[in-house]
Parts: sequence; structure tokens; C-alpha cells
Amino acid sequence: MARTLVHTEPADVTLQQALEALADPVRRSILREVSTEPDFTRACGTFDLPVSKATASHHFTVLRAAGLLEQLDRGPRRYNRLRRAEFDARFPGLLDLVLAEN
Amino acid sequence: MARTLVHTEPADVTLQQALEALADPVRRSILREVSTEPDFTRACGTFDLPVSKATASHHFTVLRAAGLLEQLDRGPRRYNRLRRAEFDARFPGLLDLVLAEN
DNA sequence: CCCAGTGTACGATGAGAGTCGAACATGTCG
DNA sequence: CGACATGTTCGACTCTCATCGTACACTGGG
Repeated sequence: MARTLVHTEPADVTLQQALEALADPVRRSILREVSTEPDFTRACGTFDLPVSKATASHHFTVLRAAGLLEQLDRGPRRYNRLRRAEFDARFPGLLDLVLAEN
Repeated sequence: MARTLVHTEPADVTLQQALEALADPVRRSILREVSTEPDFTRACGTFDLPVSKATASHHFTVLRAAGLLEQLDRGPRRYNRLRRAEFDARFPGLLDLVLAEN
């Protein structure tokens, strides 16, 4: 795995970036799924996604770059946390719309 | 022009549709520009856009289909109205983020 | 009636994004 | 050490979307 995990602060994310990241249904499903459990309890591989491992990895990278996910390596697994408060402070209401999507 | 102007109610718009429509910078600039003046006072051709006439027409169609614009033909011109209240009722806060974009 | 102005429709093009399989790096455990 | 699991990287492919030029439809005014 990449030893250097680069994170983007939600404060530094543009609306363009945010909307592009959220415009993909797979990425929104990741966000909804990670929101249902405590921080850093879901590894990337535990998500039920209709795409290959390589594609899933790509989506996690995009979400991290958009300030939506914080990731933490523990052993061979990479755990995720939804940056709910910070992202909501940057784009009020936007994340709520995604999480409320049925 | 197409004599039959088909509009989509914001209530019938999916989050996917909304995000896709808003993920384009040209379309967001149209929304911001139309928001600065009274309803049905801006014709499609009066917007300052960095694209051709054909492309601009396409963007207006997308915005109308996403429940963001209502259009009205008067003479040879097509006037626009931002469906602010209705769209905000469907996706609270989303349009505000776009209009607040500097 | 003709002409200018507004906007759409159509076909083609190019760039970008999502997707995948395979190979690779890293960590854990027996 | 060796086998296995997790996740990334790479190259390639596909397909959608934004874009444009051109042609067309419609309106209003001389």
C-alpha cells in the first residue's frame, strides 16, 4: 500500500470537486455505508460494491481527495471515517442529501 | 424552436440527475447569472458563456430537465426563471451552495 | 415578402472518467 | 520462510459527455 496517505482538508475542497465526487452512485453508496457504523471500523474491502477491487480502490481515492473520507492504515487493512462535521461545515446540507438518499 | 417545452418538476428529479446537472461549471454559472435578475427577464442568448450557441442550448436543456429552470417562449426569445423555492424544497441547501459559489 | 435575430437539431469529434485484469507491495499468521 | 489477505498501481478499453459547425425552424420588423 502507499505508505504516505495524502488527505485533503474539506476546507480546501472546491464545489466542483465535491460535486464531481458525489455525482457517482458507487461513491455515494460508500458514503452511506460508512455512515452507518462507528469511525474507523470499516475497511475498504468490507464494502459491498458492484465493481472490481481496482475500481473500488479508485473510488476511495477520489473520496479522500474530496475531503469526504479520512483513512487509517492498521495492519494490512485501511479503515475509513466519514468526515461529516468538517465537510458539512464546508458545504452545509450537501452530505445530508447524500446520506438521506434511499 | 421546439413548440412543446417539456419541463420536469423538481419533485420528480433524482439526486443523481441533480448532481450531474450541477457538476458542470458552465451550468452553474448560468444558474448564478439567472438568479441575479427577476424571473423571465433573461433570454438564453443574453448569457455570457464561454461556449458556442449550440452548446449553450444543450446546457439549458439539461438544466430544464433537472428541474432547475423554467422556460417561457415570448416571440423569438426564450426567457428563463430559476425554480429556486421548488428545487430547494426537493434538495434543501443544494442550490444555495451553487449560488454562493464566488 | 424578405431579411435579421434567436434558438434548436443533427452529426462528428475529442477528452475524460469509470471500468477491468494482472502484477505488485505490504502486512499477518502458521 | 511461505501462504494468504488487503489494497494499490499500471495499462488498456469503453462509453459517455461537452463541444463545435452547420443546417434548419420560428418570430418580428422593414
